[in-house]
Amino acid sequence: MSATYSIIIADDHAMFLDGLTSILSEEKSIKVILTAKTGTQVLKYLRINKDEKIDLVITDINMPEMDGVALNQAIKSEFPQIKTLVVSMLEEAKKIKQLTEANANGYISKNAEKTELLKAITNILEGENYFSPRIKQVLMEAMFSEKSSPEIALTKRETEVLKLIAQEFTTQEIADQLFLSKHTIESYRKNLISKLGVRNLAGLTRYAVEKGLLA
Amino acid sequence: MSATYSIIIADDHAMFLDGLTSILSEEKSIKVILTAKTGTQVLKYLRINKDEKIDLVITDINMPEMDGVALNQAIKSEFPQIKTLVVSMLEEAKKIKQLTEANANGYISKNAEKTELLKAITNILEGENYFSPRIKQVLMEAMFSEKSSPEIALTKRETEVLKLIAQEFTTQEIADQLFLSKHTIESYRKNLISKLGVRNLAGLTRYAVEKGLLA
DNA sequence: TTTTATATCACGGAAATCGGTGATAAAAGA
DNA sequence: TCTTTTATCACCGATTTCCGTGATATAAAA
Repeated sequence: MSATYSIIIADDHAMFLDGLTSILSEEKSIKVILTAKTGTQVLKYLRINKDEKIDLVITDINMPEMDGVALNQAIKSEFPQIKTLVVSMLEEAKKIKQLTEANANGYISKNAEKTELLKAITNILEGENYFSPRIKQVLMEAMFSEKSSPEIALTKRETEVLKLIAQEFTTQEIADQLFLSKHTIESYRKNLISKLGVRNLAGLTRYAVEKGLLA
Repeated sequence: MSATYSIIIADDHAMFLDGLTSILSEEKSIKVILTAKTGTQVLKYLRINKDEKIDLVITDINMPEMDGVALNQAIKSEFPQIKTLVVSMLEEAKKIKQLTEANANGYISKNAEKTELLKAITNILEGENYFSPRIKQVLMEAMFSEKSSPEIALTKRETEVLKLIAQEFTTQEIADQLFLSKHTIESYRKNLISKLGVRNLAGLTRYAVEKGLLA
């Protein structure tokens, strides 16, 4: 790297933010312009300082208000010249896929070493993309196993019923709560079982928990 | 701070480790002696270098091999003069309680600002303990709601059966797998339901998922 | 050693779930 | 407009769960 690059960092964990800033402050060619805890803060800054040349935005995925995926999409549509690097603890195939589709320029894990971080930044600033081997692997696996999980879409009612089922209510109780016939709830239960490819109440409950329907 | 303090940092996320090290390297009075990704590495080092004066161990909770709680217990029993500071993303009351019981000298969140981190370290090195306000609050809440969760202890068999139940196996199938009578499994199922204070299979499954029995 | 906890097995009946196979009306989408 | 999806309701039989009330033997703890 010869020129000086201006970058922005977004992460809702202050200590990580400070740490990352501290690491990058050791690099003479990098100047950290802004650190933010949410995606909206970053966007706000970019919109106000339209004339400032920002080279790279480093962002986490999990953030309040606007997460990393949304931030990426916004940046790429409003400021397509700005590069983005995602640094996250998550290795969920879905998120990674969303980010590649949003044209993020790189993705590394928070498990990555400092050297890999710098390598990723350097590559991206020089115009290449950088996805760590681990992330590439996750993406590959997701591609091949995609057929097995074709994004099951539940209707509002189905979701509502599933939630109650997972909360230990019986069919009759759910019927009473929703002012529906017991038979209707039974139908939903059966549909849910076949739709979600599970065997019984346990499977339904696990699905509900995993999808965060009970939080 | 006047003297120079020697500290060790343990966290399985390399980037956080680097970041923290970088932050602390700015402090002249602090010397980072070792960074490690597991508790066992730290213990190994301490045992080999018994004569070296280590003032503080900063540790995460979630780490492979030996987690922060176990590390704390080990340090406090083998090297009681070494202070410990836990820096974690977790705010689980149970973990925090375990750590206070293990005589950890401080606990702050990874959401904490750099200033709070330094304040915590300073306080601890000067002989005081430091628990962030947020953590204190979580602890308080845990105290008052303690009665509701009096640490249910499951036996090996119960855990085994619960796991299978939550994995959608029927009573008969579990009996076959474990070479037990169907009646035996029914007994376990009933015991589990009353022991865990749930109503049915859904409750059992949720408990299993929340306790991480299925991972 | 006495008590308690654990692991195992048994019966019976009520209640709930599971699986299949329907129907109807309204809403949404093509 | 025609088709598909969604939401609702119904019957039936088999299976499973749920609940109570037991027993026995062994291991652990007091």
